[in-house]
Amino acid sequence: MRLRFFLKLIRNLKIKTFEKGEILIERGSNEPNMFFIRKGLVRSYYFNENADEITFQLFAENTFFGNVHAMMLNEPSKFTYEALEKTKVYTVAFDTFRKLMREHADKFEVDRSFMFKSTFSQIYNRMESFVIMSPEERYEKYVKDHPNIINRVPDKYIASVLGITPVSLSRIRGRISTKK
Amino acid sequence: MRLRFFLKLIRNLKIKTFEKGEILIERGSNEPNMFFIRKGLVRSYYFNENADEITFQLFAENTFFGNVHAMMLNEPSKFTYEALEKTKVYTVAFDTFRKLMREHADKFEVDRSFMFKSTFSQIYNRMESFVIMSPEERYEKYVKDHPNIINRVPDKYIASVLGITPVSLSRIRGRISTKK
DNA sequence: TTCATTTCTTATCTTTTGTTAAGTGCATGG
DNA sequence: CCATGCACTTAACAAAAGATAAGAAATGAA
Repeated sequence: MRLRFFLKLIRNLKIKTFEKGEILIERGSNEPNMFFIRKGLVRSYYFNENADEITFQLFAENTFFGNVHAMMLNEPSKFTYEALEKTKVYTVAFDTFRKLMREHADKFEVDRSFMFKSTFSQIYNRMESFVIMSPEERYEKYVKDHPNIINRVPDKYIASVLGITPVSLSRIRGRISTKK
Repeated sequence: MRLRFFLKLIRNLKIKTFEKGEILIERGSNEPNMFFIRKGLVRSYYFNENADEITFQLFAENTFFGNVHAMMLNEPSKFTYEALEKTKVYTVAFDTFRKLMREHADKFEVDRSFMFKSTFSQIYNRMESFVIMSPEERYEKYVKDHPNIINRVPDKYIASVLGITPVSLSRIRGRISTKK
């Protein structure tokens, strides 16, 4: 039965609110919490060796995220996670979550590692989109998959996520709109 | 103590040999085995909607792989896995492996999900390379990271993995060699 | 509201990629 | 040994992307 699991989980959740511009996870930290976004928008980014800021991912309502380096790779975070809007999240320590899952492992086998799976699935599909799609197709897919993000962030963040320049994204938008 | 774990694991391993051209995992299957390549070379590929063959990944000696869709996403395999050379692998059912890990979970916490981690880490780094690198840089990184693959497979497979055309890869090679 | 800053678009030029096709070299099998 | 097929290179052209800069539009702060 899953109910007990969820009840215990809820008991361990904390609510936090971050103002626009506040940092949820610092670069270099081992921040051990998982986040579930109730309201708001979060961006993960870092600076490459040329000191260009690279936006890696954008997270909106009803999505999980966490310190991917700490949780998945046992490394300190390479990214900074910043709130782009006032953001309300539920947090729970990843270890607590794992412990709960382990306690309920037998009844719960299929979903045991759903956090891994959902994170993996995201990364996997995104990687696939780079292998098989053009930037233009990638943009259209992104719009389709994240309609709730597009109009809330500067295009340069989207461009960065898609692996192209803002100028190129602007042209892609132009091409698409004249096509229609 | 990990010794017991490894002893049990070894007792459950099977050795298999595939001839060049043989299929290790069929598209659409739920093949439940993990593979460790002792000797040889394996390619995962599929056909996109235009019936273009897309090579997704190449695996050489001393690497693990498995039916990524079945193991990570609980779906039937989207890829075919084929031996490009005569290939000798150790296999073990993923469930057996997980069961062993679970039995030894307490003593073994850190590595419990190493299969997830190593697969994730691969995909993750590759995705990152698409976000931040040009095709040329991506090729140079691939050569550096996989020196034991480059000269054993047709360039078109490498091109596909890098998300570019064979012609473009040839030009990149040309540019690089005149540079030096 | 106004001013300053940021964001987005547009233009120009260079570089790179995709596409198609032709030519060269190499290997395999008859 | 030749012939066929496959892989790789090269060429030519079109399309797209990167870089840089300038101008328009939007945003935010005073």
